[in-house]
Amino acid sequence: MEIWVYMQPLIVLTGPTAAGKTALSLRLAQKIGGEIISADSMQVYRKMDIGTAKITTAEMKGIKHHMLDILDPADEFNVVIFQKMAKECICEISARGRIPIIVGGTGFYIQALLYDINFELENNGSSSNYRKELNETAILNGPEYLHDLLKKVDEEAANAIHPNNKKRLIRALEYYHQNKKPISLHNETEKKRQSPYNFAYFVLNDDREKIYENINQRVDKMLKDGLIDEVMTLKNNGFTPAMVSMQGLGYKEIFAYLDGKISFEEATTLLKRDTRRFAKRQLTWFRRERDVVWLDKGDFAGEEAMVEEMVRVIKDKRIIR
RNA sequence: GCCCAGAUAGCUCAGUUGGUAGAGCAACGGACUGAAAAUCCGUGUGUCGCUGGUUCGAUUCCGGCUCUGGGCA
Repeated sequence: MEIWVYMQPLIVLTGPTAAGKTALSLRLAQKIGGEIISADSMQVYRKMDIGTAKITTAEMKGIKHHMLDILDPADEFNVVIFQKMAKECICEISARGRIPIIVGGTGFYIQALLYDINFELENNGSSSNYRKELNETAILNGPEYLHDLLKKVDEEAANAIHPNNKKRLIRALEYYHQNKKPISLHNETEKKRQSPYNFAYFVLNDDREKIYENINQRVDKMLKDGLIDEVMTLKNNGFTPAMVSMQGLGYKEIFAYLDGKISFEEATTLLKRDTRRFAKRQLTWFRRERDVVWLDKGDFAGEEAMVEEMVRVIKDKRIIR
């Protein structure tokens, strides 16, 4: 006797920045009747188009896109919000009989969604005060102090987090503060989760040199297309470098230039370098993810061949017929 | 043609009174579970231009050659 557990189909297409995800995703969506859910921590913001390399409505070719332009640059956004909203998109798309395709470069978001990681929202109090407090004590006493604090309540997490990593120390302490149990325990159980989806996880990759070349060219194009004006407008509208949205690549560097902290040349060099490093970090993340199907551009004659391979894998996994 | 300077990491250069070498930038590897385009950690990746000589031993000293700057004709 066969037991059938229905699992919602889900396709993931990711890869380092500037590898060509957007173009490929359109073809795939066309081929399998899909809709695209963006998994990108910056493209959710309105008025941030050039610097995030956001797809334009014309380029969408009628394919429905979700999770783009849904927030104001002053709004808060994080994995948990992403996870919740993206889940709703999946349900909605599936209900319409279409295939949800997650496309974007934010690996952490993809993981949270794909494995339905539980971030323990039961005790969700306003934690910003506690965070602020920790931030201030860190400034006063140095990050070592936070590390010692964490050691007292969660030695395992303290061992895993470097004393200099203030952000993660604060989160670990905050977690303990909210849930009265160590985050290390929580992480361990969440790590073992199985995905509730019937999924295929594709990582588009290319020679490192080519990716870097694309990045350099893309940055030059962004500048030509008016990145400076875009950031200037944001600045004039009262958005500040302290906002999460303004810490995105392209925004933080140009902001520094507009504030007279660095020269234009320095800004472009930094932006290119930071973007290259970002691509490298993305690859590090994807390398350790389980169940990924790597698509190396060099192994295919062209985009059409890649789409064919993706469809083959998708059918093979019985995600679609 | 002659004279001078240089040739060392991917780049710019430092250095070794002879015991196979660093520094900045770039690069590479890794971590990550409510900021993730964020945050943090780790790593020199090199026939010291080529070729002879002296020497126990040469990237270092000497000769020749090649190349690159600059100068003189």
